[in-house]
Amino acid sequence: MSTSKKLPLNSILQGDCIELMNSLPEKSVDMIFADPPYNMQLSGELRRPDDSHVDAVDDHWDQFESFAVYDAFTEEWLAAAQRVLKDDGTLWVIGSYHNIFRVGAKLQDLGFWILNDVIWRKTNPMPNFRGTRFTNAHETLIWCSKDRNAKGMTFNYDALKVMNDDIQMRSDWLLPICSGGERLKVDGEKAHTTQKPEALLYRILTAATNQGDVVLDPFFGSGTTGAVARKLGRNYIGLEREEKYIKVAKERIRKVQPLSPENLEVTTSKRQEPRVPFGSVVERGLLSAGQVLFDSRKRYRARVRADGSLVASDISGSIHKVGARLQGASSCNGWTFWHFDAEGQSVSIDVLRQQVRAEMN
Amino acid sequence: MSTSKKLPLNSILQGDCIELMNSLPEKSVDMIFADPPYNMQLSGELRRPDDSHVDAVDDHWDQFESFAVYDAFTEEWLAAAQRVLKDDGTLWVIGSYHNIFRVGAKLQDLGFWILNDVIWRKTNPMPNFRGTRFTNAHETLIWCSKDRNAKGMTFNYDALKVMNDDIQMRSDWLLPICSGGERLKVDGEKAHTTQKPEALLYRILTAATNQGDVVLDPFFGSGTTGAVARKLGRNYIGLEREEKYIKVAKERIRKVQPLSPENLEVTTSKRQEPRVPFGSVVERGLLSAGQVLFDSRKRYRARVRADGSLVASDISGSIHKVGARLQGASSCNGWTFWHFDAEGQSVSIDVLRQQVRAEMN
DNA sequence: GCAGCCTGTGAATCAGATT
DNA sequence: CAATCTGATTCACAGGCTG
Repeated sequence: MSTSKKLPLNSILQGDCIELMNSLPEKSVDMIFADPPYNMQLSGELRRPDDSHVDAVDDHWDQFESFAVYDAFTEEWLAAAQRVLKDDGTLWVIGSYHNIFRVGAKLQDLGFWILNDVIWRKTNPMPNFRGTRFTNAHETLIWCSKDRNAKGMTFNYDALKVMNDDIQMRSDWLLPICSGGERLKVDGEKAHTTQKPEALLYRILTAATNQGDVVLDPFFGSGTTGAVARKLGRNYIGLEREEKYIKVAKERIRKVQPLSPENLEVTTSKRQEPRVPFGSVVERGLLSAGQVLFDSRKRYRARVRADGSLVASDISGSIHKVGARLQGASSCNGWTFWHFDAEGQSVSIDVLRQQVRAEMN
Repeated sequence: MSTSKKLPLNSILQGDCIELMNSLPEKSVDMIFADPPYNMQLSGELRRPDDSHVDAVDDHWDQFESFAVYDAFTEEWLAAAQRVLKDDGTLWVIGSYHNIFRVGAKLQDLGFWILNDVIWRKTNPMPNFRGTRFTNAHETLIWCSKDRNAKGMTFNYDALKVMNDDIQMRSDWLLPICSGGERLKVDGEKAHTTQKPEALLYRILTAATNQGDVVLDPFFGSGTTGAVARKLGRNYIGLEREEKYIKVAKERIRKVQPLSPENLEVTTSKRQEPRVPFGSVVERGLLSAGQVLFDSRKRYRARVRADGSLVASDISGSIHKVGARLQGASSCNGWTFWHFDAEGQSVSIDVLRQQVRAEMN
């Protein structure tokens, strides 16, 4: 092994990531963040209800002939990543259901040892326009060590805990997608179809690296990993095939102002009061389908159905909608409007919401 | 194929789930919920799929072999599940990072088509005591159809939207783990180590099945699937190897009070309402040939012809086609687009459709 | 200046029946 | 079986414009 070879710190190498990784000295990087192509298999075009066109990810780099071809590619880059990783280093991979199961299985096969899977919950995902699925509101990250017996991996437990208002950081992270001013544009068009938000990399690098560590990103794209690494005082190595992305990334990273070491303290995340849908009150059995609700003056009555909708004569819908329709109002807060009978007492359904909220904390 | 064979509805069959599934008629169940074992690598020790312990000294049973055996087991039960599933049926599988990537890859290999992956976020997960990882606060579900070209799968989109206060249901679900009174005990000890909460199955069955559907659970355990199926008016078939779990499950399900059919009615989609051709509106004299229609902002006009087609300058065709062509849109819902004049009021032609539908009942 | 309205958009495996 | 036709369908933000 030639660890004497100098690492190309804080630069972007152009070319095939597998060849490039194999040209780097083995056991030389502290962490790898990889955002490989997802191999989405889209068929037709998709339009929003207003007939506008959805700009899908149809880049040539996301096209693979078959699962077999994708798997072979995955195995190659993972093996190269394993070689270049220090024994106490870790690998992060992000993906969606299109590819993440294949990537996860393959990295287990190669001997990587999964430490956590982490869910990035998007605050503002693209909705499902045709009403045929659940909103695809998350992506999955896998965090793993080089092998089962690896020791000494960096995990800044306390920094993460502080970041999370002194509560142990969970495996589900709520973060917005990359939009607004952060989204890089070239001639008014997005510079990269799948630019990741800096907040995501901020949390990953804070959790799993230390100042001065070397972070390798084999699918560098628009350079989010490099930008955040520079900001946080980590060294990056970016690998990228496409000239146009490298150009964008270089300019982007150049503009980043590194934080001074004493300012590398973390910002606290805002915690939002969780919204409680009425359906979850029914789902959890706090009220059951068939039960009758009424308003405080008992002028209106409605029956609860299994899906959390209410029925009153020929009207059905959510607690809010039915409350509004019965009163002839344009809106209604169903939580305070509706009551149920508890041993002869009329009780607002809002107490059930508080009960659910209590369970959520 | 012997579809004449009677299904053992609402019962638990004891034995190996693969053999039992293969003994059932093919294409006979509407939905499968599977919570397969993932006991092979917990706490760092290796276990076979039958839960027997591997002594690392005499058994040259390495990690690779462990995965290979688990994969073979996974492939077998998934293939059996695919056979017994109706063409428009769906499969749900739940797992953690220990097994879900292997299961997901294998089901893709078998041709299942993923519709969503869904994250069960736990309100009250077990904290990570050693502080070396993120709190493992979620499990992953995969929802898939039998193959890529499957059609007609049940998804009660509107019911789930109501359940979620009129906002489309997302792929991340926040639900408590099974505890308290719901947790089954035998002699003061947990009856089953991985008993799933009823709220989870409630949401799954509400989303992906209809009343009277047949739900198969090949890893029945303490019978959560059966209990919720009975409550929601679905038929269940449970497969389970262990006598002790069957006993617990039977007693549990016996106590469940099924909801009455009227409370099980759920918010339905407009797509399920009978189709009314525009021609029949004209035919019945609700509109007459020669009448003029216009859009809500009165930018476009068209004339009704005797056959129910519209004419606008040089364009003619259905209400949808003419609406689309006039706007330069790729499609248009003519029912909501066009209006007619009723005593000075602009009225949507959709009210005429509703009138026809009412007459049809 | 500000509140309110309108427009644009994001890693998407996004229909089903009839001819 | 393929092409055609009917007609159902969106949430959270950011940014710009209007009154």
